[in-house]
Amino acid sequence: MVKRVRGSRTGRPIMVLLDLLGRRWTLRIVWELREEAKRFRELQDLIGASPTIINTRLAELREAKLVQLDEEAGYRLTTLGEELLRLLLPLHVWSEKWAKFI
Amino acid sequence: MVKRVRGSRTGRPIMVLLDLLGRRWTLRIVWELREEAKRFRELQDLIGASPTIINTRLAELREAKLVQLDEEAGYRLTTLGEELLRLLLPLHVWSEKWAKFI
DNA sequence: TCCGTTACTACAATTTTTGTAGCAAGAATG
DNA sequence: CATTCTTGCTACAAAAATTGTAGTAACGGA
Repeated sequence: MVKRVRGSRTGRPIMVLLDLLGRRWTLRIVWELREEAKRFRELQDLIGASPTIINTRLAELREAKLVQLDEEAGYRLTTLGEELLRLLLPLHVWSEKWAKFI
Repeated sequence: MVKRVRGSRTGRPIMVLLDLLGRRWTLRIVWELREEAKRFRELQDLIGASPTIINTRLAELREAKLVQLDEEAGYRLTTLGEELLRLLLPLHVWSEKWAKFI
């Protein structure tokens, strides 16, 4: 069953996803977890957002089964999270091209 | 030259992009423009956000050369915007799979 | 002239985010 | 066995972003 998420009135998965990823720092957190697990404070330092909001976003990402807390290593992407990341990776190369235009 | 964007202190294009797309309604606006141009009010009705913020986001997307205003047809994706959209389209299918897990 | 459509703006109320400080638990260190 | 460090995380007031409603200004057609 799909969770009702803020700003997503239809419940259509793509809308739920766009709403989730469209919250401040969410995409960035997924991005920072792209290679290895990161501790809460590492994320904080890398991202530079307040602990309050990082914690809120991590909770949302955990509920969305995209991120999990591994006591040994820290926060890491789940299998689903890695799948999503794989879809987002092409943004990296494209952003370099895009940057030439702006 | 890459614009300095809120929350993006490095200026690295991927960070600028993630910051831009990570603002509320931005991904959603790009998504709604995926097929045809839309009028300001159409976007407002589809999305359900305040005109203030829709206008702000449209201005940002226009400055980022991802969206343009075509007087005849309304707001539409630029060539760059279409490229970005093509990278985002796989999210649609994936979100359906993801929805089964949440 | 009046009405509809267009893209927007004004602005107070509400919600979100920030920045700083600190808590509580467990492990390591003296 | 007391202290310090690291861990994830919370409290809370200040600041910033967003909302909701109303309205503006320009243009076209009747």
